[in-house]
Amino acid sequence: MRDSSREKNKTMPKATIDNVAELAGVSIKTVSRVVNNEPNVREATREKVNKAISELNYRPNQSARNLASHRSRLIGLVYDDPSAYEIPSAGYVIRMQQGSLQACKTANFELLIHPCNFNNKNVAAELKALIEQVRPAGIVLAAPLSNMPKIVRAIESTGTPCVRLSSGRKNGEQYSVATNDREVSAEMTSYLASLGHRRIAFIKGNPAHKAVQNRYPGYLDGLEQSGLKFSERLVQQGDNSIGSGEKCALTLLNRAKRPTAIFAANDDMAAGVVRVADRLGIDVPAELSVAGCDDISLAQQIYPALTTIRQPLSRMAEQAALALIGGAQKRASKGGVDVIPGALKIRESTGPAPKE
Amino acid sequence: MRDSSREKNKTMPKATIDNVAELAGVSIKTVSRVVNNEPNVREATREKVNKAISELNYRPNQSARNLASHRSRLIGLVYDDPSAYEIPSAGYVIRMQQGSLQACKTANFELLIHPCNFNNKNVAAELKALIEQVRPAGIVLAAPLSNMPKIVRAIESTGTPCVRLSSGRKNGEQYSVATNDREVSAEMTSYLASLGHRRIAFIKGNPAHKAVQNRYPGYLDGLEQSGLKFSERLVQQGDNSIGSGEKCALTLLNRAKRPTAIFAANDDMAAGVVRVADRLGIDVPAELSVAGCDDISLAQQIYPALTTIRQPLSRMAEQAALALIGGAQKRASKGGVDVIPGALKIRESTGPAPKE
DNA sequence: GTGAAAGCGCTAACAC
DNA sequence: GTGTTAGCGCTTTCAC
Repeated sequence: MRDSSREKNKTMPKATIDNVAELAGVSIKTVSRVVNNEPNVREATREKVNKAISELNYRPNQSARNLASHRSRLIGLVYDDPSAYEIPSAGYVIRMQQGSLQACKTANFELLIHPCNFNNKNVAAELKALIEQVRPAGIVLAAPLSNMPKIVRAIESTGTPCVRLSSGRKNGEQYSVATNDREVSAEMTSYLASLGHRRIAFIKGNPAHKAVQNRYPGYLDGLEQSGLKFSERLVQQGDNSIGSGEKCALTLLNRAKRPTAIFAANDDMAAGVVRVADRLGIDVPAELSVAGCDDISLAQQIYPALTTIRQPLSRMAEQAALALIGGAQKRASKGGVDVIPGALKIRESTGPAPKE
Repeated sequence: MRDSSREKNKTMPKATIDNVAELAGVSIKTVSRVVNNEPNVREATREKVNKAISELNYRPNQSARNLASHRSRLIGLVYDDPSAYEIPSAGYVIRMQQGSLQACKTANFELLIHPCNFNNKNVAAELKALIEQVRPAGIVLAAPLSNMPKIVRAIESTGTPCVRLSSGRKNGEQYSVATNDREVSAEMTSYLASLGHRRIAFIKGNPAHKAVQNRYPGYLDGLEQSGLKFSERLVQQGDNSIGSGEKCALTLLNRAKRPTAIFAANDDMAAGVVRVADRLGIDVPAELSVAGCDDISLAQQIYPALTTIRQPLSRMAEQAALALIGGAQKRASKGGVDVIPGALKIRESTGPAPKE
């Protein structure tokens, strides 16, 4: 037992606020003020306290803070469980996590992840239980859960702030973060038109997925903006799968007057289009331009690399978490939608329209 | 103000243990016993309490429990931050998360994710801070962090249980979960030999990545088990990147007596090999068999789909989290290594050796 | 089997 | 600016 034992912070019993107060010669309330960056502390006092804090290697006990303040430094990221279906959505999930983590990092919050199956009858109850037990400072709620009123209401009923990630707009009363899916889909369509394409086909996504819903109207907007006229024969209904993309492409490409560009509501279907074109001996992009949506990792991996629309998922999640953290600290923030624009990723699968 | 207000649990103030005790006509200690599944409660009492609990929709406040018991129902998953490099490791991370989540789910624990950059000087301090603030029940520590003594010691010093995910064995004193990388690499080599291959080349991975370290010895084991003799000319040093795989493949395949099979220490390098073979007009698998390691998503997406070794990452993480949860509940568990075997994934990139 | 009392380490409300 | 006094909602210890 050496008595410089304080230097060895190995097994030193954790310091409490009382120890710090004692060592600094102030009350615990003052220590609390310093730790929480509250005003009304003389600079000299603040320094004394800080010195004691670092000397004792003091770290506030979160559980105690939570209990006393009814708040925590935890953000919950709640999303639909992709593993229930397939792995490809990994990129999706990871990007949301990255954004949320980024926000947490700078604010010294931690991130809890809670995937859940949106088909499950008990999700609402499950989420309520999660919230009431963990009492996170806020919930970042991803699509499609963010579009389910029952879920949103369940979370609201706990009083825990919740920011929804949603691709549409007008999402109820609370603050939410969205992207401009429709506008950017129009932009993609106009881009294809600007390459000289006149017959631009569209493959619609699974109608059950709201995220995909705004892309078709965007396509229509784009046609209009480019002075192109709409033709029903250029629109096919897919279901978001590669297979459905193939099927639609087959229909579209076997016609006498086939489209010179195909814009699919997601990357998987676009990949299906590329695959069929390859099989049919139609060169992409020389004879056919193909564009997708989402910028999943597959988009870069296939040949030719897919022109697509990058969802700013990471930035959306970051924005959402930041709002929660800010709100948790300022106890404010309400209503409105922040729109974070998506971006066209022009790659190899699109090019000038072929000469007739 | 209706007085059946209890049924509407909408904005009902959260019930506390006192409310439950009162309604059940017992002391809070008894409620606590029931909630924690402790013995020494008469069945009738237990039922009374449970009835009160569900009637009041009572949920124990985790913060209060944590504070009083110095334990939490949170597991921390700590891994190297892939976003610092590139996205492909998404599959890796997701699988670890899935395993950990699986374990948490059944035990009603929640998962905290904390990626951190292992190059960062302050990781150790960062993790200590995380632990001391959040006080998770345990930490699942992924490679390569799990192989860094400094990190492991930092976590240990907090007294928080930690299970390491590691591809090697003999990993210090504490309990850890590993896979049989070496054995299964030998198995892959033997499998190639069983297809009639005599010149089986190996591309070594980045020596800095311990996870990849055991594969070369495994290759050697496999050669020996198959009665094949080792040749230095069949071994190349890569660095885990696709590019390095291409470079090594070029060297290997431009020789007069080229190998009929190439086994790469990871999938990216194997993908590089496939790419070069394609460029050189060498048919895979008719003229050249290619095998990788890890079963990243790319492995299934390239053509031909890659034969590889699937790391049981998800099951490893699940096992680790389960051990932590069990330990947290029984306050025990120490030492040893659990080995969860990897599995050969035979796909299209390997086939019978060509006739000479 | 059950209960009473004493904290866990902090923040909140208010006094000084 | 700073300190005092009460809790937050539970678990623990120990008495019964």
